Amino acid sequence: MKKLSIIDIANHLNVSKTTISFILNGRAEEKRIGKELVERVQKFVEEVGYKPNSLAKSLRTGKSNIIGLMVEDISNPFFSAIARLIEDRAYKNGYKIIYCSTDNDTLKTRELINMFRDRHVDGYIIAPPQGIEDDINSLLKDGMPVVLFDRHLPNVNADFVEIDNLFSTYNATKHLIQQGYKNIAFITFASGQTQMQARLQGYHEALNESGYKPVVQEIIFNQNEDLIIAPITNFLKKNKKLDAVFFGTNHVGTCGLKVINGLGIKVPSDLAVVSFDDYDVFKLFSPPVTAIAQPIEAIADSVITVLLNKLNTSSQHISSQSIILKTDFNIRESSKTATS
Amino acid sequence: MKKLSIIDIANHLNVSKTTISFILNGRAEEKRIGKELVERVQKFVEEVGYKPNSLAKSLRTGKSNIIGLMVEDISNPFFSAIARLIEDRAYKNGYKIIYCSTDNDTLKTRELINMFRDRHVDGYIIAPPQGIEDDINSLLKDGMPVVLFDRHLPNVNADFVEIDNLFSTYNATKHLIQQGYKNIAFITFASGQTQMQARLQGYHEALNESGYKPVVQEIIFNQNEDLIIAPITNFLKKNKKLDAVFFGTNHVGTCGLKVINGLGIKVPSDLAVVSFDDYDVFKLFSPPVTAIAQPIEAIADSVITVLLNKLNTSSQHISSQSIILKTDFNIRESSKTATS
DNA sequence: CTGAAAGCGCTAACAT
DNA sequence: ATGTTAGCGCTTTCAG
Repeated sequence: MKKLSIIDIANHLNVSKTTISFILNGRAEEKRIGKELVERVQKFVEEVGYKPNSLAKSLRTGKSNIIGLMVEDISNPFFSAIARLIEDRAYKNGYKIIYCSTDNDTLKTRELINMFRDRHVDGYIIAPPQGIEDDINSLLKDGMPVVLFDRHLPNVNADFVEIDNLFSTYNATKHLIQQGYKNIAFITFASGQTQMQARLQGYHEALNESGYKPVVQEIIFNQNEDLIIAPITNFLKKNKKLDAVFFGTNHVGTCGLKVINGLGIKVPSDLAVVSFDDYDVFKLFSPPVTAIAQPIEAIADSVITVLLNKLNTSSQHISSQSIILKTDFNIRESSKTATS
Repeated sequence: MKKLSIIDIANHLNVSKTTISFILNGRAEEKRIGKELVERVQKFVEEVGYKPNSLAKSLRTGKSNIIGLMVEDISNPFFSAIARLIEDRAYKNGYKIIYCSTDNDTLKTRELINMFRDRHVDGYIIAPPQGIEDDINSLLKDGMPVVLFDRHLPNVNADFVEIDNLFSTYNATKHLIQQGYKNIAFITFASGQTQMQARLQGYHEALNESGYKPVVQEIIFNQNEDLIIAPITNFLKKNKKLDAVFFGTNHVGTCGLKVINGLGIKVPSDLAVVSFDDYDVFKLFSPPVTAIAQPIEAIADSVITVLLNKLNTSSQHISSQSIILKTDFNIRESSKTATS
């Protein structure tokens, strides 16, 4: 049973392949093709399980029905959860997903974008690393639908969906202050990305209002967890007068908890804890960790809606939209008042 | 700057496109094409950034350089971790990954396989649901490279890589028994998949040896966590005389811990805990949870190695290989002796 | 209403 | 050593 092509079925039915093509693409009415012929063709196609070769179709039409998804790291629960939701929606709309992890590496990302481009993906969903501005702009210039998420690029006029990072950390820091904590550290990955900068700024603003001194520890990102745990350990050992710590991402937060356990620090009596992102680890830690929960579903939904929208309307609306979503602040035991 | 094709560059250089094609595909030597010409072409190609249209190439050659990856759920840390590692290796070898989550849904998986097939993926990596045997066999019959992982299909003669599930649970159950626990429950997803059956069997065998009575609770899988938590809660409430519980997967384990926290059960004094899979949640729980760690890297490595091997050698070795990997058993506080 | 034919960009026999 | 040419399977003018 070799794969049969449109011409095989055309021959079988003594019709031209053009007609078959029209029928299969739902243009029978438009082309005024006889009802009975249409039915006969559809029945036969069904019967032999003929599927058009999508490669040939793509080559001809220039459309691939593939969406390129570039996340920072698919094994990070934030990104894998989003990927999952995007995947569902995309498949439901007839799109497949090709994905890759950028590791926030500009060169790698550039190569990957070229690969995607080469593969004629119809649209791009990207959590962009810095330095990739020109490549994105070039995509945009060529009319490719692009949606950025989790962060944006200051000099790129692409649609993006983000959360309100600044307010989220501002608010959470305020909470710590209200609980009576005065020496609040912020531990995060060293990054100039918009979302990380905004988080840092929210922390600073809240502290400024109260006149407390900020203590920031930036960690160099590394796949190897030991290289994240080590600097956090050093930091906590050296700053004994801290009474609270704010972790800037789920990854830092998880590593931070390991350090806290390793050092035998009591939470919240020795040290209060708050973390960005909210996953099982934080909920199940003892005591449960106060965390900022990103609205995963809403993010994924917005991203795919915006993209599908651009995909379906070839309208070249110059205006680009940015969607900013709210987070939930889940207060738990780890940040209970210091003075009780 | 419109995309230029091989013919554009052929014209520009006053050479035939065949020659260009040969040069670009590294067959210059073989075809005895002049060194200087080769260099001239390469320089020009580099200069204008020409990239062959891989769609056309695929249509012509029948190869897409895409690997289809089907996991159960990309947002499950086990699968996302594996996906990440496979992705890296694949990209390094010039392959891209198209992925999807099957949800263990046979119909969905069937559609997905057809999609992949339609897209002419070069190879398949699949964590197969039950009922998909015929589809896989059909793939195999058509000479498609297929590697199964995490589980296998009894009536399918495909390569697969798995872990030693039976021994892993046998061993862990033995450990509980040695620690003095006598009423050990096994909570797992209801599933006839080979890996789940093997895990269950390992548990039973260990119990049999000691003459203890097995208590098994099977949960219907559901994306909605509440529907997993509820039956576990009921089960634990109704079986007060249990002194240990064994969770059959990371997902069940995580939900189980939530139940344990919710019910205020003390671990291990009220109830000892062991779980399959080993992630941060288990390490950071108080007390840390004894867990069976799957060798993620080794699994991913084996899978991709086997697949790349099949991809590169068109040899139709009938013999299929099955790789069984060992797990690590990480004993922690949650299963400390009952009689101390 | 239907069919012939021209490509989409590339590869690889088959000339030359 | 290099060029000619025939497709891969499909869509889509343009003629009947």
